[in-house]
Amino acid sequence: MLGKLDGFNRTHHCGELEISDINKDVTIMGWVQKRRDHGGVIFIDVRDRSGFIQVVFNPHIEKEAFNKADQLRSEYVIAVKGSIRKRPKGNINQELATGKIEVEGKQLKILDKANTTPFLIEDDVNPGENLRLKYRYLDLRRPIMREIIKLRHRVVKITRDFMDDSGFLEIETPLLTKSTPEGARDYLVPSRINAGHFYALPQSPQLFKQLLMVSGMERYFQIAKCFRDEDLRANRQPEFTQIDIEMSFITRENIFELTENLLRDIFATKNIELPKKIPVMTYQKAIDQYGLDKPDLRFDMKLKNISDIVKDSQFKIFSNIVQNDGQVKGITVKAGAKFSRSEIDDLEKYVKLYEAKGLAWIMIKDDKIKSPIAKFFTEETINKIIERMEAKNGDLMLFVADQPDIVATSLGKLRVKLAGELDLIDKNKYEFTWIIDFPLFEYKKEEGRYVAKHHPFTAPLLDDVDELDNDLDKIKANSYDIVLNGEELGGGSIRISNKELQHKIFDVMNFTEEEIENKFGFLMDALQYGTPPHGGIALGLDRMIMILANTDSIRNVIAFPKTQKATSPLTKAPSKVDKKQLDELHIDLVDID
RNA sequence: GGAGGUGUAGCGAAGUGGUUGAACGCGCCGGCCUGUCACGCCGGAGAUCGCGGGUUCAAAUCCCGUCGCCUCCGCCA
Repeated sequence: MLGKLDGFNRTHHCGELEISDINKDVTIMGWVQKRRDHGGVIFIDVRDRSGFIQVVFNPHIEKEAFNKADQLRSEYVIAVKGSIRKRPKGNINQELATGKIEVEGKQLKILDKANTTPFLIEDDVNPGENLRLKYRYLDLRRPIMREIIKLRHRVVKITRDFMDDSGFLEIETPLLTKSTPEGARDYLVPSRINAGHFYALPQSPQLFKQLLMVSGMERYFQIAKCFRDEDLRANRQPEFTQIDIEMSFITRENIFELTENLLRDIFATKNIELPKKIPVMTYQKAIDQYGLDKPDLRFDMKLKNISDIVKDSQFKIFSNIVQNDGQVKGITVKAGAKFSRSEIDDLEKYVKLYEAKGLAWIMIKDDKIKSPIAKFFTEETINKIIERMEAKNGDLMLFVADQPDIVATSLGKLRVKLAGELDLIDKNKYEFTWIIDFPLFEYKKEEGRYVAKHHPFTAPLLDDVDELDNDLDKIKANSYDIVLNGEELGGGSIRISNKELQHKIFDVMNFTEEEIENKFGFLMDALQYGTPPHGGIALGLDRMIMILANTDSIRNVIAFPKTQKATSPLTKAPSKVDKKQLDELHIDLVDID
């Protein structure tokens, strides 16, 4: 009768039983976490989604159940009838949530047997990630993974409740849609019915949510799957989830307020409090002081510009770079004078990853200057540098001289790396900030044209459209990112709600009339029929869960993630398909080795 | 496309040319055990050392190639 529940009706979940349930008759169901067989008495930890509880089988209580318990092995699925009782004195386990009580097992039913699992179903095992992904259904049995999945559910539920309370409609948008020319590489889906034509999976529901504003839906949100065919990282998967929001008749500040209130509810799940108002920082300030547009504000070590001090120095590397539109900036590592030469060499290797050509350094050790470059500077210059860098005895100053973007990125990344290694980051701190006033465009050398830094539907911050005929580098966008502890949680913008302006933006990005029509004709059409001012934001759900769950891999917060090569060890996707399928899709494969 | 790391029983992991018939821990199998909860005790099974070449009297160990996984650069409006 394997697998039949006859006579057994689950009454309680294992982890929810407590002292007040003593003397109750209960029926629990779950997996055998552990069998401890003492010959005369057998202990079974039974685990379900809620946690686990110890069941005792004693031959003097129920001989038959005891005998059956002898057959149990790890991960067998069982149903147990019994009664809750207090554990005998001296046998209380304070470590466990259910450690004061136990189930006296009276009837046992084996619902399914299990092979020995490839790894133990425990939190403190460390199987290779490939194995975990291949047997993901077992990996998810581990409490640590189960709790992340539950956390993710709670966050989504909080979001839906909050958005509903705030007057938003949850509206689904197509997954089979049109390839967009800007942005990431699209995942394409061939059309059987339309030979040679392709759908694309959405990189985001961007245009649909704007069209919904034109539709008069006023407030839209969606827990939206997004797809980007780019290389993977520890925090990047080809398919990921955004909390996607769009509102009409609002300003940037309305979106800030709404987002902050939503985040306040979400972060409360982990007892993390948001400030009354999240501070705002300009993009320029973030780059100047932190080098990155997602500054980690939990520690100081700001970037300092010494270009003016070294501009006319004898150190040609510095002075030449400054005189050729470059700059020299540095960070001061408190107590960094303990760094060895080879450790500094490693730091130099690190900044070189970001195209810096070198890492200059000045150390103040035992009140003496130690530095390979000090000989090029007068004492006065050195003192000015020390003053600017706010360095003290025992500190280490590190400098990069290069074009401003390279200086910013390399020092910005170095700052974060050093803070981590020197343990400067208070793990209990949560520093939120809005970043505003991004550039509207950035110049792409490879393409020889300007592209939108956020996306091409972002409204510029300008008084006059004619400014778009001037210096494009200077134009700011009405866009914003929300940053937490150096991670970008999300970003959005006020959108263009005017056809002429939208057209002008496409123009300056070098789109031809024909391209505009082909790629965005439907948007341009829609903008002619009465478009409300609107804007929105998208929050990265996966990254938010990573922070809340305190894990450093996005794969840990997705039930069935993919490997770095975008494959699934579980399903073996992607895979080859039959010739017949390809024929129907009008697809010929070119030779691939 | 590139750089680095890694791959040894089911899992974790030691071993960098020959006393290693490849350690150790967990798990697994058998036996004993009435209060364990990292149960304990006794016994046992289990390894193409990722794969393919090569060097050598001798390779897990050195060399070349290749594959998987991880981290990073590029890429990610």
